[in-house]
Amino acid sequence: MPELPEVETIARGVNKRVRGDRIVEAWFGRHREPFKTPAARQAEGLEGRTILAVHRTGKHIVCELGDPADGNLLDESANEPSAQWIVHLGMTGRLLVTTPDALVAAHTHARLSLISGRELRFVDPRRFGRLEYRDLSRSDGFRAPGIDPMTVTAAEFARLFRGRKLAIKAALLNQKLLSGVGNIYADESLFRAGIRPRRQCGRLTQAELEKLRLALRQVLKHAIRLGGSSVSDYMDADGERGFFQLEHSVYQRTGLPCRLCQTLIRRIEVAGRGTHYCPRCQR
DNA sequence: ACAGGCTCCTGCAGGC
DNA sequence: TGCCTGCAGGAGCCTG
Repeated sequence: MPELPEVETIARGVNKRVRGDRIVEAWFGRHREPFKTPAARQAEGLEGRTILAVHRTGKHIVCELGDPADGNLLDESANEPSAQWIVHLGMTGRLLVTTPDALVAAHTHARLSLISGRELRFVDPRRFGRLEYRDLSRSDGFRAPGIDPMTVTAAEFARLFRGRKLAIKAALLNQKLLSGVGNIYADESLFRAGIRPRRQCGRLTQAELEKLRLALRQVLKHAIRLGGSSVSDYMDADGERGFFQLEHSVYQRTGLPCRLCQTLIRRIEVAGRGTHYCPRCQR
């Protein structure tokens, strides 16, 4: 499932391919709309706009769009974004850059035809993903609800968890606190920091919190590096292959020996999520 | 206010 | 072999 490292990788890959391109036509699927903005309004807003840049914010992919009126491709730097297309991949969402004749995958909900002849497609079998269009003359630019875990400072990090009773794992998953951490990297960072997922977050020591902040950043950075190496496979054709080659320490390794101490990895449920940890390495 | 639980949705694994 | 059940989970919404 796409979390921060996957979203970052996809955003970079899409940015590289469609930056400076222009949306000629936008098509949206007819069945029950999983979108935040009605499909017709998205299509109307998107058509004619230049894609200035694509980047990640939290778990969201944000496409910065230029005004159709002065969409001069050579004058790209002069364009200030006047709209945004925001993509949340949910569990199973994919954003693909293809040629128009490429086979249309099942559950393709949006197709943007670009002036270069390419297509930007949104595919999402489980429909947990969300698409949103923002006209920046009418509303503010998109902001993630929480702090980015890649840049959060020690003081900010400590403040997020102070005085709270919920389990640290649940807190890590709360996007209003940190934006971008999902189930995999919550488990992996807690392992690396040596902290049990059920610990009350308000009771963690300053030292533990700092260890967790650094562990989280290391795990995410490492995953981005791996994701980056497989981005072309991912974007170009057969979907996710190569994308899950991450060297998980605990995630979905229930019953397998811990890579550090050989103790068997345990699986419990925290905040309704499958949670994996090493009973010896994590206290 | 805050925390926990339910819900959406489809594909896949496991059991009989 | 084939069908059925249950589980996976991000995040919005509801409830206590």
